[in-house]
Amino acid sequence: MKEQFKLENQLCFRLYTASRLLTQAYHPLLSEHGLTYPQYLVLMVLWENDAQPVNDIAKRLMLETNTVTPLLKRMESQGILMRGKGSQDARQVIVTLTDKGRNLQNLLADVPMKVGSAVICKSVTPETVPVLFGMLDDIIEKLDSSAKPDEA
Amino acid sequence: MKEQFKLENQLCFRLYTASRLLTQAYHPLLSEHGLTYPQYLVLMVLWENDAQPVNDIAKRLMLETNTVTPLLKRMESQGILMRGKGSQDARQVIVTLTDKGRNLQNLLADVPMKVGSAVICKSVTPETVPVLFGMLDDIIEKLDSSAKPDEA
DNA sequence: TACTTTTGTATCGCAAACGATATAAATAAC
DNA sequence: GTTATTTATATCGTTTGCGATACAAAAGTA
Repeated sequence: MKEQFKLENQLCFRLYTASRLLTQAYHPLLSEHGLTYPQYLVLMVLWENDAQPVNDIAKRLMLETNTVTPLLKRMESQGILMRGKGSQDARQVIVTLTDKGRNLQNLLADVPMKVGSAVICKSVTPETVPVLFGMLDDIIEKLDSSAKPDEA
Repeated sequence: MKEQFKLENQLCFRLYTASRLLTQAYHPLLSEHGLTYPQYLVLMVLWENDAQPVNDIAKRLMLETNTVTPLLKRMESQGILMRGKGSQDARQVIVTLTDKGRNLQNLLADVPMKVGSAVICKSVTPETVPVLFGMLDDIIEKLDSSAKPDEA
C-alpha cells in the first residue's frame, strides 16, 4: 500500500469531508425556511447585488450556468426571486429578489453566528481563521487559473 | 448588507469551492480509467483494507450507506469489485476488489503527485500543508462530534 | 418460544454538479 | 445584408449526497 494513496494524506478528501459536514451544519437552519445551502449562496450574492444576470451569479459562485439555472428556477417557483429578460441584451436573464427573498436576510440573521460557533475549535479560532482563509483562497485561485489556461 | 453575509467572510463557501475545484482537477486523470472521485475514494479505502462490509467503507468516508451502496453497485458493474454476503452476519455485504480493482492502483500511481503539484502555491507548500491538515481535521472532528451528541 | 428492538443494507425521491449539446440573440466578417 | 461566430442560457443524462423509509437478519426480552 503506497503512502500517497492513504486517506490520511489526502487534501481533497479533507476538503470534501469538511465541506460536506459544514454544509450539513447549515441544513437544519436553512431547511427551516425551505432553503438549501446552494440556494443560500445565491441569496448572499443577490443580497450583495440585486438584479444580476445568471452568468454573473454563476461566475461569482464559480459554478456552471447549467447548475445555476435549475437552482434559480426552483427559487423562482418558491417566490424568492424573479427571472426576467434583460432589456439591453435579450439573451440575458436578469435575476431579481422578491420581498420574500430580501426579507430572508432578516430571518436568517443568526445563521452565520450559529454555524461559526459550531466550527470554533483548538486550531481554528478568530485569530487563526485568516490563515485558513488565505490558504484556501490560494488553492482556489491556483486551481481556477490552471483550469482556464487561455487567459494569460 | 450585513458583513457576515458576504461571500468573502464565509468559510463554508471556501471549503465548498476548493473541494469542487480540486475534485475537478482529479477528473481528467480518473475519467481516463472510467472512475469518478468518490469511486477513487472507495478504491483508496479498499486498497488499504480489502474485503470490508459496506458500513465500514461508509464510516471511513464519513458518508451514509445510502450514498455508498449505489456507488458500490456501479463499481461492481464495472468489474472493479465484488459484493457478497458475509458468512458470520448474513446482513452484511462484504466488498472485495477484483484483479482489475487492485491493478488500478498501478494505473493511477501518478495521480497523487500530479494533483499535488496542481495545488502547490504561495501559502500552501509541503512545509505548511500539515498546518492546513490540522485545521481541517479539527473542523471535521468538531462537526462530526457535534452531529452525534449521544456519543459521550 | 414469541415479541420487540436494534442493526446492516437497500429503495425512493429530490437537489445539486457537471459534461455534452441545443437554441436564440448578438456580434463580426464578408 | 447575409453568413459565420460568439455569447447567454437552457436541456439532457449520469453520478453524487442525503433524508425518509423499508426490510430482513440478529440480538435482546418476556
